[in-house]
Amino acid sequence: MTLPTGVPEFSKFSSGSAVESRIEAFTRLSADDRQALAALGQNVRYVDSRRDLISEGDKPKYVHLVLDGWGARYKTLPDGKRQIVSLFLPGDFCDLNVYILKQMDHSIGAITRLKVAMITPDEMTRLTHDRPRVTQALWWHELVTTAIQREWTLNLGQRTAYERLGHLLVELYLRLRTVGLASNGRCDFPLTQNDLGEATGLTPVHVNRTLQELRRDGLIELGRRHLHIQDIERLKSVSMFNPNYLHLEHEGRHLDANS
Amino acid sequence: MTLPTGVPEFSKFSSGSAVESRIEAFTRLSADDRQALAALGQNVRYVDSRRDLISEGDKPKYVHLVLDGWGARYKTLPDGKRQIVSLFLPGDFCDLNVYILKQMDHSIGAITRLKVAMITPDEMTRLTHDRPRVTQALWWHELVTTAIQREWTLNLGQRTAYERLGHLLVELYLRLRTVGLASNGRCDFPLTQNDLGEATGLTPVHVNRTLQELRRDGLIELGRRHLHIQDIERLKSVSMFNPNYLHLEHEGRHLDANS
DNA sequence: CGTCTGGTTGATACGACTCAAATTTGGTGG
DNA sequence: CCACCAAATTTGAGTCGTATCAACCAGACG
Repeated sequence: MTLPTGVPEFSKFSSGSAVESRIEAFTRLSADDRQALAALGQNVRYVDSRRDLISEGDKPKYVHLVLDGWGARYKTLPDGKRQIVSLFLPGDFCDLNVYILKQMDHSIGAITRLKVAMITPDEMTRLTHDRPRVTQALWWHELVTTAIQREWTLNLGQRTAYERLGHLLVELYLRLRTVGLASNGRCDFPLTQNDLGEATGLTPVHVNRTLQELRRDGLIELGRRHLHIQDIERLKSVSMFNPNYLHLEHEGRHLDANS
Repeated sequence: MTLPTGVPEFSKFSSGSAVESRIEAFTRLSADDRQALAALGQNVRYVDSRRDLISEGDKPKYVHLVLDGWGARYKTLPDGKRQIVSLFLPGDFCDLNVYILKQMDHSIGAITRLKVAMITPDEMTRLTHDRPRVTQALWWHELVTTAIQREWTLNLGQRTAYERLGHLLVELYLRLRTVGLASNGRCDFPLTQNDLGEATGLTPVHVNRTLQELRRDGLIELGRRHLHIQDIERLKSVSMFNPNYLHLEHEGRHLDANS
């Protein structure tokens, strides 16, 4: 079986090589490395939109790798409040080695229909043993993922609604761009205003009003599952976006934050 | 040089074995494992209270291990706002493998005077090569750290000021207890109300008022750098504290959340 | 004993929430 | 192609939690 090339459901962007793109944001891969990565796509699973891939309390058995679609990690409080704590885009791995833990402390749900590879502990062991460059890249991925989590903490703790939403949109755009799913300020954008609220700690009503402000200020167009960032430099500026936490400055690639 | 046993500055609790305690929360160690851990204490550094151990923009060269004292990871916004994104207690490692990254995207500062071990990439490589049990424990530590980061995201996004502070106090108490620095609801507590504000995304004034509420409700005593949780079960309950994210249920240890 | 840091109090302002309803969009089947 | 329905978005009015600003106080320290 070769690297999956599934056709995205509502996109003109190809995500067939998202995994490679993601890893190559950090390092160049050899043919063998690519081979090893492709081999991870053996055990594929599909999850329908708005269904869970894995739920809080479950025993994690695999490392997951998103081949296509968007997912969300979320936690639920006894009083019913939900917080999306992170978003998964094509090419994203869930935590390496999760299977060490006895049970999941959160759930992972599908925003769109999801195509994920399930990687066994054995496969992970083999990979880290045989392919040091890929292993280093996975480490980089892991460090970036936790850096994003920290930035979200900052986002929720210190930014206003306006800044928070602007920041999130820029982050998602840049992340999509590194896997070839965005360009020219445009990308598919399947999150509802309710999702945005759960990710930013705002009510859907307030998300709505704040998005209108961002539109009114000529920063974005957002609707019909599509985002257009009209002036990314200004959006970065008003949301105090500093791309350093994405650690994209490796191997001289992705140095240009524009376009 | 043996495992450091430094005497804490204002504590009756010993933190000499915090590192072992932390690791043994996950797994039992062999004599060789202990030896290997102790050997990490070769390169020790002290950082005065309120000074930085490492700053945003620096090139990370070492993995840090907190031997004594409290530290904080924080991020600063261009408008001057600060957010503490995580706290380091004795026995905590900073991110394994950080030195892969080109530069720090945040700073680490000392709350109290800090005693830290600086672990070189070589040492890390040797450790993970020679001591698989320790390596697994470090992985567990890494996964727990990011789980805590997610819980903070939830905390900031969905809990009220009252719940947020209560939750943070319970978390810190439990974390201190697993390294032998807390018992009977009591622990040293060097955070100022300003620190608490920066960790919870609240203003110091509101922290002050909210702490008064927690006191008034008979949940805590807090002052003179000392915390006493009077009714931990009730505090857990009102702050919707679910200890699952600390993943302490290994090897049958630390099952009892009381005392 | 004065200085400084951290803690406390009061008055006022505002950002975000709540609740409720209307409107638009997208998908489905007749 | 249109009628229908559910989901998502939008609007309005009123409230509340937390921020802001400005003092004041207490204990630690030199």
